[in-house]
Amino acid sequence: MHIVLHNEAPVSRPAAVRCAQCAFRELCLPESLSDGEVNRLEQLIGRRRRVLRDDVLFRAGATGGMLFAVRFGHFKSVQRDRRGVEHITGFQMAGDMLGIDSIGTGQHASTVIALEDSEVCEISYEKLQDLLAEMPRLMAHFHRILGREILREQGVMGMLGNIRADQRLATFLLDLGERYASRGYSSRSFQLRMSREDMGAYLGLTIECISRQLATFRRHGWIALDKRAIELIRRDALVAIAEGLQPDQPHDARAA
Amino acid sequence: MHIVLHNEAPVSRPAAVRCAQCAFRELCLPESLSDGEVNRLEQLIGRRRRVLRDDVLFRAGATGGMLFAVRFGHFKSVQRDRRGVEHITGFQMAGDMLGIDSIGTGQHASTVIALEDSEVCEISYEKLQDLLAEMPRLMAHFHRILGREILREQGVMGMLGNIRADQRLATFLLDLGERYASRGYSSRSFQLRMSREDMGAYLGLTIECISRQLATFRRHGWIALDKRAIELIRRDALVAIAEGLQPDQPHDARAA
DNA sequence: CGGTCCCTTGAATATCATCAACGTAAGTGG
DNA sequence: CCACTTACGTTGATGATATTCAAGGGACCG
Repeated sequence: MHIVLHNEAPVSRPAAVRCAQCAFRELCLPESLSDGEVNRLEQLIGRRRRVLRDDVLFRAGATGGMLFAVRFGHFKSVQRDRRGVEHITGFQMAGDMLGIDSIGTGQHASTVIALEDSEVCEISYEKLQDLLAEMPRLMAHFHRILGREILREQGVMGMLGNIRADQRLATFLLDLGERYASRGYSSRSFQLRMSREDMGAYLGLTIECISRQLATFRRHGWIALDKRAIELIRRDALVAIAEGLQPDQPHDARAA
Repeated sequence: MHIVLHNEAPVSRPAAVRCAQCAFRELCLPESLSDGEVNRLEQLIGRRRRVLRDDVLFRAGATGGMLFAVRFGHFKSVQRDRRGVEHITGFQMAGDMLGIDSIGTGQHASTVIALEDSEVCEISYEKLQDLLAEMPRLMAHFHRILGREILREQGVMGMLGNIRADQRLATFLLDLGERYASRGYSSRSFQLRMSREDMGAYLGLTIECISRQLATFRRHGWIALDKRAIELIRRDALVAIAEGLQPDQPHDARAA
């Protein structure tokens, strides 16, 4: 029962494929829905939407009400503070949900931009509500999605709170790996879909700092890096760094 | 229609008072519920629960499933990372909801501790679900609460991301003031219910840094401070600091 | 009175941001 | 194919900023 997927951008699937056959079904649908229930949900799902690299899926301040499930590709969610500095609140990949930040206010709080050519399913929150009322398991699942998002953000808050640049970066890389693993990709070797600048805007660091930390990781042999292709060679070391167990130098840096 | 409340800990209200008369109704209930609907919700609400200062309302890892609405008092939500460092994910006051971080997993993600003698209403998420399915407006309201929490955490992430200690602290103080204002208290003058250490654990700063920044704010006359009583004297200056418009010295610090 | 908790302040250090220069790869147009 | 440009990334030098370590003050309590 292993999902076999390629790490490269999947080829476009025929439009006739629907939720029941979708490779990401377990990510965006509750496992416990009957076929009939899945059918009803499918009728709510609007068109697929292709989003090209650097295109905006929706913009902060725009009227919300639409939810999106990522079918393939990668996105970043960007918020701009008062003085124009951009912060990235998250990176989304296949199976992740977009647009839930508009539920409270009816307006999107962040601008979502595709990091590569991508595709999403579109669903109206208003119509979804009716279905949630009829299908308790779907409602519970929807709440789990919202709860997961709250937990994810709490984790990011903890990461940004206190720790050094190397810890943030190690945490970020390990987290990315785990997310790929849960989608059937390799957790050890993958492409960084975002620029160094994006990583910095997410981790609260400058681009130079990101670059230096990556260089340090590579110098120690924790990772291999070629442009945006990364391999986590020594996960144990990254975990140790992430936990702050080591200042920076494990054995050679000062002795050299 | 102004809510008049004291900034000191309110006296205990008789147990017979229910949601319909609750001073915080508009915070925890949708405005649009009929009396009958409010009645049905009230029947779900379990006992009130008093929580004394420093007592634990619930602990990270404990089985979730219970939601809490703060009636009066203040709480902090604490998460402990791998190496034992505590991060505070939020401070909750009257009308705020606690326990929603257990919705996704069934387990609480944070430990919630009372900062002073407090009281909460208790409601079972499982029972609430049944009602949500029957009452669309209640469901929409519940989603708004979850959405607000997501937005709040995004704001904190932005704050922790990039900015200097003085900006974080100014943002924090202004936010506290706004929250009191929305509850009918003064936004200008209030008690800090948490220790300097707690503020640091929330803002990602050390206790010494908090102390120094507060001293700087006071030296410049932005705030008045006596132990935990604070007055925001020059809100405009704090806003400017929060937005990063000034490095630190407005007119006198270097000239002196 | 002695002790604890919370807070403040000072001095030294570590860490990250900033400024600046340079490198590399991809694309454009001749 | 070769300048030229642009976007992205790397590296070094310097300085700002927060942490760490250390000491002490003040309130509260037994």
